[in-house]
Amino acid sequence: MCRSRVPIRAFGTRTQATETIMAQSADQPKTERRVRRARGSLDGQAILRGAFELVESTSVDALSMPRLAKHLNVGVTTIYWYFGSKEELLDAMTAAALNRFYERLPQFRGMPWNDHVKAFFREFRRIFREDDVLCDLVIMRVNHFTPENLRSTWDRIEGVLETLVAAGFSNDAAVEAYFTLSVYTRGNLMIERLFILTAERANPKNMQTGLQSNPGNRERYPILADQATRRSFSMIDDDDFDSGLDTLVEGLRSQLASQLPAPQTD
Amino acid sequence: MCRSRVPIRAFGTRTQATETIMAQSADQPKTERRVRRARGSLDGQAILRGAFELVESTSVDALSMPRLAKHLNVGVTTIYWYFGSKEELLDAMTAAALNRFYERLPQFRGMPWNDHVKAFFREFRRIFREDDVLCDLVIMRVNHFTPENLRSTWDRIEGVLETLVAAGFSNDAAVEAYFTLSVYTRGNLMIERLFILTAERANPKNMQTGLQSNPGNRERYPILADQATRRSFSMIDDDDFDSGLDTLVEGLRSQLASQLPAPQTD
DNA sequence: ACCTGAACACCGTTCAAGT
DNA sequence: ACCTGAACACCGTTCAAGT
Repeated sequence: MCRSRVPIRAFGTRTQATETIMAQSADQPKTERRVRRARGSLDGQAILRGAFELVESTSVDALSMPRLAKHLNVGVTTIYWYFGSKEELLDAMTAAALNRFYERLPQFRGMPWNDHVKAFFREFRRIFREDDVLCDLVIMRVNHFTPENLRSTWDRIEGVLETLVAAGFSNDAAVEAYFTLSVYTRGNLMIERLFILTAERANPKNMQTGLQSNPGNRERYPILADQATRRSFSMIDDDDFDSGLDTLVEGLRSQLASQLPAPQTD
Repeated sequence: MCRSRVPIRAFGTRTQATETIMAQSADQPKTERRVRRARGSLDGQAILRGAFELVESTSVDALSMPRLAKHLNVGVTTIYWYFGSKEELLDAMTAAALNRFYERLPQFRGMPWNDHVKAFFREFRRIFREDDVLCDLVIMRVNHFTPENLRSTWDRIEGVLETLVAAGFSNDAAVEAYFTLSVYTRGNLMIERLFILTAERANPKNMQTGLQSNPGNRERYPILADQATRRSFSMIDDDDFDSGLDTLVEGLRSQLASQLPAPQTD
């Protein structure tokens, strides 16, 4: 399947001679079809930077190797010297995006466990909703973490777990709680993002017919129709997310209370 | 963008003369490149059936118009007479898949609200986990419902809502509860499915390095490392799902209790 | 009214070669 | 050691035509 006879340069290694060679070939005339790129004038970082530029001005879906090559003004094949496949390029982009995400995610300290957890996942969601590229790379692809990604991720998770355990949750309950909240939050993000992406693709004639359009629906679906007037059908706005988050945290609080019959006073 | 000068036959309409024409052209020799298909020997249903056959023996990802044409032994272009685009074909498949799903989803009646809700979403998840095609079409695509789909969906939702409202939830609280549970369940399914799909695509050298591999991790992540030995990192097995479901239902129970200070006795 | 092959503009990837 | 264009096998979609 993946017989890669193509030599792939390890992403981290750098050519030291880059600058001198670049100086040699500066200001060449662009009369010909394309000026041959100077050796070392490109590296994995530059490709990655170009890929992010391209993707930010269009979308992750629109990323293709020919388009990226054109954007970078290199031959398509050149990219394959640095990244063995498009998948590998996307993996590298995802790793970078995850780092960017953790830079934006604040540390939460000195808060009660329930506020900590709510603030963490609200902020988690906010960042990805604000940046489609981050969302498409990190949330919509279940990435294979690099060792660095793993450490960042574990650091953040352990931070939340500490608060939960300090509040009285067992190690087991704390881990379960974290992942339940994580699945809920990522589920919310994925559903909203997919909804937007398919809406862009679809032709507008397939309009979603609302519950209110047919008067018979008021009798057939009394509860749903009652609510349909005041909320979106997809149920993924901020209030809906918060409501679910509150329910989850309330469940955790109740489970904690029944687990600790005698309240701690220290 | 979508200038469709191609005539698209409405999917529901049928040609009555189908059978007689098929009889005419039966048993033609297959000497030539391809025997020209008899008029009316194909319809939207047959294409849809063929598409499901193909997809069930491979995967939804592997569906392409040329492949489907070959499978049906027709020219590629023929499919476009019945479906304006691949997207439209997938929409029709999704609608059929959703019906199939509702046929398999049992009705839950005469149960306490918490058992009802748990049984509903456990069964919901079980069906999609058992059938990848259903999952890829219904869960991984946020489909634009047909009117029939909408009715089936609303029927099922209203069924759950009735139980919740009968138990004392307000209309508003019932709808919030339903969608929170739905987002959690679909999130769980999407994460697991994406995980499997990307694992198939990736080359095996990117093995997930576990927490246990590095002994230093025991000190750095005491809580996480303690749990890592006894559970999967992705946290999406049956026990994890049930645990989150219990937490959600416990949160709902607690919210209901504080909303109804005086317990009902009837 | 239905079905056809040839063709178009794209895609990811590889080859055999230039410097 | 790096960068190149040409080519391959695919894809979704359209054209101009057959019957």
